[in-house]
Amino acid sequence: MDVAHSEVLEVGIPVACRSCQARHGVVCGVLSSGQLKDLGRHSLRRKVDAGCEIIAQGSENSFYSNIMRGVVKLCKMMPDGRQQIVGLQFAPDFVGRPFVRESTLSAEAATDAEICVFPRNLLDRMISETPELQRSLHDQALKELDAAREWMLTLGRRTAEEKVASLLHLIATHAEPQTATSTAFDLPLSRAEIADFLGLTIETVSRQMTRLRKSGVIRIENFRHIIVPDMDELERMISA
Amino acid sequence: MDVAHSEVLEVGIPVACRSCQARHGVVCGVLSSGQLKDLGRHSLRRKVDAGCEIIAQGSENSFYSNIMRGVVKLCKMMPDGRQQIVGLQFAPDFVGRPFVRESTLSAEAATDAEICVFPRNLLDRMISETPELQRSLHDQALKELDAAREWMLTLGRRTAEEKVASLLHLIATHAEPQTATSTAFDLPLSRAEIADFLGLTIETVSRQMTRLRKSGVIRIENFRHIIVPDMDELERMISA
DNA sequence: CGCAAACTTTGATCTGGATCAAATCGCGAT
DNA sequence: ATCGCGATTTGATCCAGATCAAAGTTTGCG
Repeated sequence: MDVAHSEVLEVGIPVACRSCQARHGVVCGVLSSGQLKDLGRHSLRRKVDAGCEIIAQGSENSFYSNIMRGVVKLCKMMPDGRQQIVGLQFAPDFVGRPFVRESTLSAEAATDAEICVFPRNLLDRMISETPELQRSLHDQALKELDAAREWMLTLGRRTAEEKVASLLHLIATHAEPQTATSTAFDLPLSRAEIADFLGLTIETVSRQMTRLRKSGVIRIENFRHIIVPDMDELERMISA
Repeated sequence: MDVAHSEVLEVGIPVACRSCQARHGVVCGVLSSGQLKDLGRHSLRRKVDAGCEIIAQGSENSFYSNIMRGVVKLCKMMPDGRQQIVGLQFAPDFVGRPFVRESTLSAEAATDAEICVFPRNLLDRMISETPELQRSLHDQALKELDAAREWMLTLGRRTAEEKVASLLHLIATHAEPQTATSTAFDLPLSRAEIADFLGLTIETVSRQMTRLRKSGVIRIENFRHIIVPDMDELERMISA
């Protein structure tokens, strides 16, 4: 667990990286073993509790992270306190905004999480030296852009019920344990956070959840645990 | 106007490119003169009328374009006809989705426009050969991502009046003719399109526009022409 | 010129989701 | 156990924005 001094194995991969969730992710998956060693030497694993802020909106962007475990939410806050979640990131996503000094959003652990933090300067240098890395990050940015635009459709044009169904579908799609026809997962978000993601209030979220439960589309255990007996049924509710 | 055969000038720049709006844009601004010549040889200027579809949602992504003049809207459509505009692009932006075969959105000229179309294969090859181009497109993607997330906040958390003010601010910010304290511009969008961008109905858009007019924040001439006497006033309405 | 079609505004009414207000649940601390 | 507190659900009411309906306004065309 405590592998601060990174030792080089036969293949030249730091031990801390060997079993890492993000080892084959957007960043580390395309680095040479030398670069990985270099990055490993300057990076720090960190456990963060749910609710812990990783990047503050308006702060200087001085480091980046990889998510090794858990879910991170990206939030935008208005001066009067209104809040909107603008993205969710799952292991092994990369978190950070290259090429810009100040962050326009905050990143906060939605669940207990583990992240691997490394200095901005180092990665920026590697990006400029490694076309593969540039390409990989470009690719993630485009995927996030697609996701953001998909969510714009949800925010602008779907009803409350469709919004909640869309969120459940998003989570189900990005959480792991799945069987052929039935899916179960733990919600990484509280009702308040779901509301902030969907542009609704907690009460409306709660009502729509019980509506979906009563109509048999989902089962709910202990508030956070969701079972989707028939995924197609859930998809039909989204009508897209 | 008709420069199909691209001749090489002393500096090696195709004549068609010399006075092009997009000459120093995201793509062409970072190409070598040899590459520019190559791209010029395989590209085609095209005039498109307002309303003309440039890319169809679900179609294969077989070419890209640069916007030389005019405004292009990016739309998402649901099977039942509900529609959401998920982005506006202005000259000299690049239009297209690298690295993916099928388009998840449609691109349509919002105003009469001129675009420069070139084959996907050629640019994809140049991207892989030219780190500067990769970087430039990565940068545009990240800017679009920031814009999309900003708009998510608008869609999810702002009131109808704030939404309309946000749109006017966005247009004012991206249209050119400005003086120090007063700004005037033509709306590139109809009321129906504004509604599809803001997740509202035409009637609500119209009412909020007259509200802003009556409160003196804007003046409206001929439906499309907007004058903002005091930009700070408009910004205050957005409360961000 | 005059008329049709498309776009925009304005008015009247309705409703989905917000707001206000209690219960109820689950869980950690005493 | 049971107390207390935050999270969630449920209920009653309200209201911003949708929907339904009608008038303008502009533009192009015979």
